[in-house]
Amino acid sequence: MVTLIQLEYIIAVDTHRHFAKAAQKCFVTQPTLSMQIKKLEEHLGVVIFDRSKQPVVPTAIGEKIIEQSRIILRESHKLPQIINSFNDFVKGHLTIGILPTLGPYLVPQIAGSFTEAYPAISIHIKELNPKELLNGLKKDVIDLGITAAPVLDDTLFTKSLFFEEIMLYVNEGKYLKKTDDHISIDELDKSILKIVSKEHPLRQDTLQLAAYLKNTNGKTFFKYEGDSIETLKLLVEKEGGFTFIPEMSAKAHQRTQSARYMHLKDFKPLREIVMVVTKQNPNERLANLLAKHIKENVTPSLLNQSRGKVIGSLYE
Amino acid sequence: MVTLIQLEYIIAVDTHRHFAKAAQKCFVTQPTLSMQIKKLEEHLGVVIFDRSKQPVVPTAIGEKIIEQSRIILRESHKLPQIINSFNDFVKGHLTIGILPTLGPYLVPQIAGSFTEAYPAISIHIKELNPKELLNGLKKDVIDLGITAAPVLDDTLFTKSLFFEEIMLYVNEGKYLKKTDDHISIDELDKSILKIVSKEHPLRQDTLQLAAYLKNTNGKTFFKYEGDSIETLKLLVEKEGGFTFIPEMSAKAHQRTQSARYMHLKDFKPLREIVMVVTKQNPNERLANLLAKHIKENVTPSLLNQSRGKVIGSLYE
DNA sequence: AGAAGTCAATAACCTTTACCTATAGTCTTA
DNA sequence: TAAGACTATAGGTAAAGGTTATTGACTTCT
Repeated sequence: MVTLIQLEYIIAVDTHRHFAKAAQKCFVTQPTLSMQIKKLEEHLGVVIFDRSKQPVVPTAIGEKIIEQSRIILRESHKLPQIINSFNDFVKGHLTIGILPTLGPYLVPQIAGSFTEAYPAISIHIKELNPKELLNGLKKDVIDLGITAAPVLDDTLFTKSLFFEEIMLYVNEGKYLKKTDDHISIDELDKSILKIVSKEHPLRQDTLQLAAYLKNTNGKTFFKYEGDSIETLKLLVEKEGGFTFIPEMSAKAHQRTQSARYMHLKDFKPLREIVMVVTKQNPNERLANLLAKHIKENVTPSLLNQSRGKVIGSLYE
Repeated sequence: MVTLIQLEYIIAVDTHRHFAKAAQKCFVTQPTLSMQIKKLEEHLGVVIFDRSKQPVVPTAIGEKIIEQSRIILRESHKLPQIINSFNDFVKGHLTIGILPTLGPYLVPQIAGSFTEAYPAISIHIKELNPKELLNGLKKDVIDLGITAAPVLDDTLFTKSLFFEEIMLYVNEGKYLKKTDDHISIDELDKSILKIVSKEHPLRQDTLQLAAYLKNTNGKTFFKYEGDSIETLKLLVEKEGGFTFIPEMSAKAHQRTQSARYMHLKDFKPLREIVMVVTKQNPNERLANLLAKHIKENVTPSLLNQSRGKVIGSLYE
C-alpha cells in the first residue's frame, strides 16, 4: 500500500537531494526513510531516484511521480484547513479551574492558539487548589478542572493530558558547581529522608509543594508549604535549601545565580496532569476540543510517560 | 497520521451508508473499518458520521471531509496510471521456459494483462521440463525459467512467485459421495503408503506427477508417470484410482461425473513456484517486471505460504 | 596509491499498528 | 419483550515501521 508518509519522504529527498538531510527534516532516521522509499519503489515497480548520481537525482519517471505526489500531499493538507474553517462556528463557553502550580505556566502556552482556533468559544479560568477544584465541579461553578492525578472521586471523569517532571530548585554552593545537573536526595541532606519517606510530596495524592530550608548549622531545617511556586523559589534563593518544582515552572523561569534547577538522580518523578469533568457533562464536546488542543500544543516530551515514573498515586 | 486507507474507509461508508457493507467492499472486517474510522475522527477532532441515524449519514463537516477525501484518493490513483503510461516505452524481449504442469494454467492468466501493460515487450514461451529448463538457462536458450523450488544450482538465482496446493483427483465411488472434500492417503489405499513414503511425488525435488491406478481387485495398482496432466486426468477418469494435481490445473478444469478434486486431509502440501535466472542476467529489469506482474495477477491466496506446508525440498 | 570521509543500504532488534475473531452493547422492529 | 440488525469493544497475533549499529560503495585528500 502506498502511504502518505512515503510520499512525504520522496518529496523531502527531491527537495534536499540527500537521504540523510531529508530524513532529518522528516524527523526520522536515514534507514527508516531509505526503507520506506525502497518499499514504495518496489510497490510501484519503478526506481524513483538514481542513487548513483551525486547528489541523488530523480529518474525520468521519478520526476512524474514526485510531481503527482506533491499534488496528493497538497490536497491532503487541505483536510485540517477544512476543519479549521468549521471551528469558527463552534460556539460555547467554558469555565475552567486549574491548579496554581500549573496555570501560570500552562495557560500562556495554549490560550492564544486555542482562542485563535476557536474564536467563538469564550473561556474563563480560575486558579483553584485541588479541593476547591473538585468542589467547584460538583457545584457547577466550573465546567472542567485541570489538576494532578489521581482524582479519587467516582462521580467525576478524568482524561489524561500529559506528564510533568518534578524537578528540584537547589541553593547550596557545592552543588551549584556540579557539571552534572542530577542530584539524589541523599546528597542534599540525609536527615531530610525521614520526612521525605513519610510525607514526601512525591507520595501524596496531589502534589503539595514545599521548600526545605536549612538553618546555619546546616542540619536542621524547616519546611514551608505554599501554593505559590514563586514564593518557594524566592525562599530558596534567599534562605538556602531546596524545593520541588514542576518542570513547566522550571522551564518558564530564568535561573538566578544563587540557585539552580536539577533533576532527581535516582528516578525521574512525573506527575500526571488530567482534565476532570462531571460524568453528566453538557460541555463534553468543548472539553474534548480543549483536551486535544492541549495535547497538541504542549512540549511533545510531556506526552511521553515512559521517560519517568508517575508518582502521586496511592496504588503504585 | 492520516492514512489513505482511512480515507478509503470513509468513502466506502459514505457510498454504502453501512459499516459492515463498506468493510466487505474494502476486504476487511467491520471492526477493523470501525476502528480506523474512529482513529481518523479522533485525529481530526471531528465526528464524520452520525451513527445514531439509520442508515448512517455523514455530519455536516463529514460531508466536507468526504468530498476532499475523494479528491485525495482520485489524485493518488493517478500514480499507477502515470507509471502505466511509462510502461508503453519499456522495450525488450523475453524467452521464457515454463513447466508443462504449470504453463497451460498460469500463462492464460497473466499473458494478456502483461502484454497490455507492456506493449513493447515481446514474449516467447516454451514448455520445458525441469532439466531442460535449467540447461536452457545455462545455454542462454531462454532468459528465465518458471519452475518449482528447490533449484539446487548455485549459478542460478531464484525469486519466489507463489505457492500452489497439491490436490488429489479421485475416482472411487465411495469417496465421490462424501460431503467433505478432504481425504487422507490412507483412505485411498493403505498399500500405496509404501510408494508414497519412498518415492512420494511430494518428497521429490521437483514434483513429478503420477497417477495411481487400481486394478479390479482394488488392491494392486500401477503407476503412470507423465508430463501431461491432462493425460493423467483422463486415466483416472477412465481407469479409476487417483492422481496428484496442482491447484491451478484443478481450478481450470470442469469436474466430470466420474472423478472429483479433493484436498489432502493430513496436511496441505504446497509447491513453491519460482522464477529462475542466471546470475549475470542482462534482462533483470524485464524479469522483475514479469515477476511483479505475476504476483499481482494470480489468485491472491496463492501468495499465502502459511495456509499449508511447502514440500519438494530435501531439507525439510 | 592508500587513507579518510561521505552517503546510502543492510542487519538485528523493538515497539506500535492494524488486523483478526469473539463478544457486548444499543438501537429498531415484530 | 424478544429478536434482529448494526456498531463498538476486547484480546490476541502478525506485520509494519521505527531505532541503533554496521557494512559497503564512492569520493576526496594527502
